[in-house]
Amino acid sequence: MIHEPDASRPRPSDDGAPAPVSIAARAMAALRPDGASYLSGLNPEQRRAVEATEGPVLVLAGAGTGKTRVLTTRIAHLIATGKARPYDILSVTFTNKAAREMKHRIGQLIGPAGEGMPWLGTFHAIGTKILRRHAELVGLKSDFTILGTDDQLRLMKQVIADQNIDEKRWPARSLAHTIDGWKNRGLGPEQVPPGEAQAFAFGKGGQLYAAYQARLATLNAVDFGDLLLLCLKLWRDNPDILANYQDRFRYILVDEYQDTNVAQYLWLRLLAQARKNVACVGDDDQSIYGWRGAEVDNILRFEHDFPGATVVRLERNYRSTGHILAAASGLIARNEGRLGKTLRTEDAAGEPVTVTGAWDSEEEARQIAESIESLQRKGHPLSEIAVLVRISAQMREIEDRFVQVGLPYRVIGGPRFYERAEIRDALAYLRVTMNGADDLAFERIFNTPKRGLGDATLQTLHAYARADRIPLLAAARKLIETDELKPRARSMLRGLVESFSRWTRLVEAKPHPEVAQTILEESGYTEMWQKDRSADAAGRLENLKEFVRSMEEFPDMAGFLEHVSLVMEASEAEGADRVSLMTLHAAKGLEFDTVFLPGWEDGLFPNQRAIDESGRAGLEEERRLAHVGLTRARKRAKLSFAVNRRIHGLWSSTIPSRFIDELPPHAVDVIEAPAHFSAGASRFDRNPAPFGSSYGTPGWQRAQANTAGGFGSGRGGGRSGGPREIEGELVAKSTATPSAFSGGQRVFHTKFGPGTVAGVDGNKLTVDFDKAGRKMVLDSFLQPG
DNA sequence: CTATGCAACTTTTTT
DNA sequence: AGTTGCATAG
Repeated sequence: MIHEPDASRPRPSDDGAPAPVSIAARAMAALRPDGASYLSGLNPEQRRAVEATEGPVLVLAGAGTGKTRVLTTRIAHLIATGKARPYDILSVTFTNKAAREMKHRIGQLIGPAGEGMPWLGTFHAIGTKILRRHAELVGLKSDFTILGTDDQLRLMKQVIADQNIDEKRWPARSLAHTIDGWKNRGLGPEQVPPGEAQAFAFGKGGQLYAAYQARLATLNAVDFGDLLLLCLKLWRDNPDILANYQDRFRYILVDEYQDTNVAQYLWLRLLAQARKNVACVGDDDQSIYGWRGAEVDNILRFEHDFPGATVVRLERNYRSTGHILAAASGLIARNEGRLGKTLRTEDAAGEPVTVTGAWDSEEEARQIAESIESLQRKGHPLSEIAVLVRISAQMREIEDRFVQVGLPYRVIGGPRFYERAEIRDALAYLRVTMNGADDLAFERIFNTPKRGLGDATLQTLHAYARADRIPLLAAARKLIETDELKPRARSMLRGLVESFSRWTRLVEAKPHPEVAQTILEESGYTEMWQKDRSADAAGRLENLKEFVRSMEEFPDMAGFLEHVSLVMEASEAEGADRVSLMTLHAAKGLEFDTVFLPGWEDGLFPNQRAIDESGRAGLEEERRLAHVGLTRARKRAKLSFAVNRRIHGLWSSTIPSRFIDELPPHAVDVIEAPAHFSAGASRFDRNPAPFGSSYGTPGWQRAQANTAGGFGSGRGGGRSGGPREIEGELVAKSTATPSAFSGGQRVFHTKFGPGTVAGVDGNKLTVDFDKAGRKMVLDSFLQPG
């Protein structure tokens, strides 16, 4: 989990450049600054980006143009030429994964010399490091705790309750969001514009923010946002310290610059101000995190902020075929407000991007599964196939289908390991053991597993703690000596308090994984899950095992806890050949031979909510998301849409995504799936407007001309012979056999329920459903009712 | 204090 | 639809 990414995982390799040379050659290169071999594999633009070491540099690196390679080579170059030693370079990324990948690749380039780069890491990891050194100056102790989202929320609830605000009208979640927003913009409680501070609960927003920060300080804790915000405060209040860091970081490199928020931007600008040796690498066309505070403006404004900046465009793509690139470029060209890049490749055009329609999302899932099986039969490894969805809700149906036909798959993303309840609980036990003053952790496991301690006991505890200004655990210790509690609660609480004392002593005596194991067993926590009959209990126990095992990689318990909140990740089963299933957001930075992109329907993708909330900016971000999706594919990109989809449990008709119409026709093949809406009366005839524009595209006309195509519906891939036969059979069936139903007849549809047949056209019926309204359905989905 | 049932809520996700 | 949080009854 905390070690290297496993080899089976799709490699986030961002470049298609030549393979690394031998170790010896690399070592030699590190010794010879001139004509260094690490430079020889670069194309001219890449080389320019690497060699422009002095002054501000902006590298606009399109998808698949060797972004990471430029970054790592640049670091190697700085070190090899003697311009900087590893610890002179500040190199920031957004994710731990990216940081790890960079470390790994620098190691490959220059050997162990690069391994000791102390200032390579995420914004938050580096922020933490800096804050621990100067904690007192921002009102903390250097062993401050970093709160995760759920602790943050619990604290927020307390703050809201303290102010006598109805938490139902003003949910903690929403306050957390508001405060996060301020922090993302680099605003401390005093800096929030007065107008905005009125935002929450009758103008109490600013007040609540201040109260929340005060609570954090009392707990000697920070949240993620503080890791950056407090650095800013530190530097602003202590110019000498800022000057020290400005001097220390001779060269600054930033990955994924398009994802920086205002706080990160200010953070960087403060550091870069003196030397101005700052190189930012990013792609405005891949900015997809605007909704969580990322400012595309940061990248668009770079030349303005750093006058005289060198701008290098990397446009030579080493990943995708011509057609895929053409589709992606054509699409993204519709966006305004971009710096403008045109990806090009020297590779062949390859297969056109395909667009397939399906009757409903279930059929879409079936088509994808069949298509994958067909690729599999041709020897295509499953690990090189990905299905990228817009929202995670789309995954369920696809998973269902995969399970049915026995396609091995894995979901990437989802709840992070350290966010899982059982891990948070286990961590809470350890936190209290190590630090009896960690009230949030104590409160979390106070009655987990159930030990008959409820709200009443907790309130009494809180009262005690507040009166004496002591932590909850200490308050509990006093409380059990009084007779304020009922005997039952008192003895349970005594048991818990004594356990913690025992466990704390154990830490000195035994290796930390063993201590953790003991705590989980003696507390009854393991037992709680063993008794649990629910489906995921086994998985949770498994996670707990993994949790204990992972501790071995740290020198001691304290070291483990220190890093865990920032760095912990889910462990993946290794080695297996599986299809990857994930959201488009999770796919950034990955690449696959074949990429399926289902759900290209207006409302879903582009997502209606994104448009409602952010208007044209929202639409453009959706378009960038589409661009990211397409550019994940090396050889094949397969788009699809469904004409009917269940949204929030209700079936609704959908229309193909406007993005489909925006694709350049010459790069796209439209594959008309089964005969549902190809011939005769279809719902499009009655309602042609939404889809109308597509009729004009050559691809669509081609599709109409040959009702041929892809992947039949029906069978779970049992039939051999490939798509064509299945499809032929289907077409024959659908045109030849007259329908067994007639007008007025009562029927039952598996999805729409009971209804009355209103019209018949071959095997296609118009049915007035009792609940779902008038729909056009295939008779094969109907039973006489 | 716990178990049960009902209501509300559903974009995307890192640290 | 499906979960998840909350209120009520036990």
